[in-house]
Amino acid sequence: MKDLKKYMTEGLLQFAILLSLVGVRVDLDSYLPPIREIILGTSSAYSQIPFHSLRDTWEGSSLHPKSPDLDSFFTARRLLDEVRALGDTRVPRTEVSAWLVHTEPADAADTGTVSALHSAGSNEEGTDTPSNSEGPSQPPARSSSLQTSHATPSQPHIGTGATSTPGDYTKEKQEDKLGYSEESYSYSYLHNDNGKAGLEEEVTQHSEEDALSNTGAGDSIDIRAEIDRNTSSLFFEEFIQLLAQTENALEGTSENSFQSVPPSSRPGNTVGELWQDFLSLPDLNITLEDIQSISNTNHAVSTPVPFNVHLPEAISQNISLQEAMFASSPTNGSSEDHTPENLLQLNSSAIPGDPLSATNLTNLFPTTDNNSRNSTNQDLLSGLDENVFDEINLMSLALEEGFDPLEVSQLFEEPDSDSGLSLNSSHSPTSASISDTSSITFGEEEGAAGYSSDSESTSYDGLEGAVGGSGSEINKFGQLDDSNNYDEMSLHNVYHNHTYNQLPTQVEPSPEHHYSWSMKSNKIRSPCVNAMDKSLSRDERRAKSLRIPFTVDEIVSMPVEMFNSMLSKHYLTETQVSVIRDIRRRGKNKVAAQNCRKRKLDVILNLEDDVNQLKVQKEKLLKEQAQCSKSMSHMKQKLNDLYRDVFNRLRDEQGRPVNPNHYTLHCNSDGSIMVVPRRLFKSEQNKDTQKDKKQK
DNA sequence: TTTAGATGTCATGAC
DNA sequence: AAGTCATGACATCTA
Repeated sequence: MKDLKKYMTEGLLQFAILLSLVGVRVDLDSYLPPIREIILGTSSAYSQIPFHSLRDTWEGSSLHPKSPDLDSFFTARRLLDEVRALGDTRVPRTEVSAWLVHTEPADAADTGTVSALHSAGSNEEGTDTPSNSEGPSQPPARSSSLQTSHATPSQPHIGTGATSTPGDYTKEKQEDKLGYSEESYSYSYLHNDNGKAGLEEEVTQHSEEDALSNTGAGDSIDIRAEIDRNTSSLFFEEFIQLLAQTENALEGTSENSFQSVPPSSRPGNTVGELWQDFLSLPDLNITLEDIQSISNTNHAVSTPVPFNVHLPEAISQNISLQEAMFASSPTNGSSEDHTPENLLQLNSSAIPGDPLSATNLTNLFPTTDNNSRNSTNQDLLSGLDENVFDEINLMSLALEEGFDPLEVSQLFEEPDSDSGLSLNSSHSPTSASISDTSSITFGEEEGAAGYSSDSESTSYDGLEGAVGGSGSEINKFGQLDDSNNYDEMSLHNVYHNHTYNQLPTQVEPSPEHHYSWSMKSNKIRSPCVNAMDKSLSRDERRAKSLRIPFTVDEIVSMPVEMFNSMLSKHYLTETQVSVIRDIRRRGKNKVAAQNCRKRKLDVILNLEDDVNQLKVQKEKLLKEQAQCSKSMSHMKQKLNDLYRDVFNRLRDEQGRPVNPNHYTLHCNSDGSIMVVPRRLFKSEQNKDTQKDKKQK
């Protein structure tokens, strides 16, 4: 595999070097796969190989969806296909196809835009010519000069080295000096890759002033380039806007080259026919009504002024490109499978305004997907699992009408599936999480040990997975195209991306593919997230998913009698009743827990308040104690002073001072005060204490 | 990356 | 006995 990639990459580099020697700028970044893929190779996880279609084949029947051998199996199969593809000449055919689309006769080189129509007509007529061509060496027989590189700058990548003379290149460079070269070459890269971001970038580069500032032939070329760019895209509104802009620009240049083009130089193509061809583009047929409605109101489109005559010419280039793709494809009757039924089957459940509706869903597909899907008819459809369409329909239903994802998952669950992986596991690495939808359990089925948070993520992700599943189904289309019609798919990839000399497997992981797919995923997932409001609780999501006709608040706050009568009146499944009871129980308990915590918090706050109050009281008591102690000491001091003063005044019988150490003052019960010797006082005190002890 | 707080949920006991 | 409440314990989420 690495050798193969190395071979192709080196070949591409050599080709780029060759072109650079000629003077053609080549942007290899758009053609080379990511470095990681070059180094590590394309993992089977990224390979767009349908698992469904392979499981039932002799090759894939033995492989379980979870089998680790699946990776090697896909890898081996892809390698085999790529080796087979080496012997195919589809890559040179691709070059020739693109070459014919954008080439013009030598006599029309001056008029520029006429060549586009001519090439378109030749492609519509000669259909098989590209596929029958032998490679880049063939085109010079048809075209003696390259069309101006501005309209289809991809030509230098293809045929300059083989056909254009230095004079041609000089001519290109001279015209580039008018202000086209860089933008045109960048457009070449963008146009080839058909990337949205590239288109936007290019649109910004090409402002209205550019279109107005250019004059003469430059106007025609630039305008045509504008139209061509936009018609090559999927954004018709931008196309209409640019159409009006270019019309305004043309009104200022009355004698532009467009008007000078004789109608006879457009062989067999009228405006109406070209419009029909344009409207028949697979990319645009979904919005056919829109286009027609717009075209009725858009003067620039409906009125047959000379400028409008050139609009289909520019369009015809892309038509021719598309037709060349179809024509070069080995299958026939592409229009048969391109019936509205097929697309209708895809979008039967689409609802206007829904991101997954018909238009958007179809727009999510790259052009090649549509082409390949349309052109592969029975082989593709036979290999396509019919459930794919049902899945998308049901998933859309689940999104729009709150369809039970459980039921959806059950519907999707294959009888032989042990984990529900059978449906989604083959789509992409993300299918592992998506497939969990089949294991959704509610209520009592959550298990005693399983915390509901697990089931929550399962349930909610289940819805997301449902949408992701649909997105994977979209991817599955590409995968089916890849496997059942691998050659065609590779061919269309080459056509669409203009990634010449590049294997399909190298084309697929290109940044544009990643980008487009990431955009698809975003487009798919975002409405899901919006639909399932993340603010909803788990029970609310459950109730919504099970289409329980009551709100969670009603279920929880409803009185018991009313609750029981409600359960009996409404026809509810056991699952619904179980979920409703769980919702009520959890809701009650939730409120109880909240109240409990609130009470606990209140208790804690009250205790804290008590502690604070006690602290304050303690401080107060301490202050009071200190005050008492202070007053007590003060009283003692006063008593001592009084005692000393009394003894200083006392005299015994001989008139001598009384010694305070031998006598003491004793206060009787009647208030009389006696001077008593301390010995007697102590003996009386001892007697009193002994009496008290005896009494006690 | 860690951590504390908030929240939901379950189990259990009491009413 | 069923329903509800209260609460501890645990898991998860979030800032």
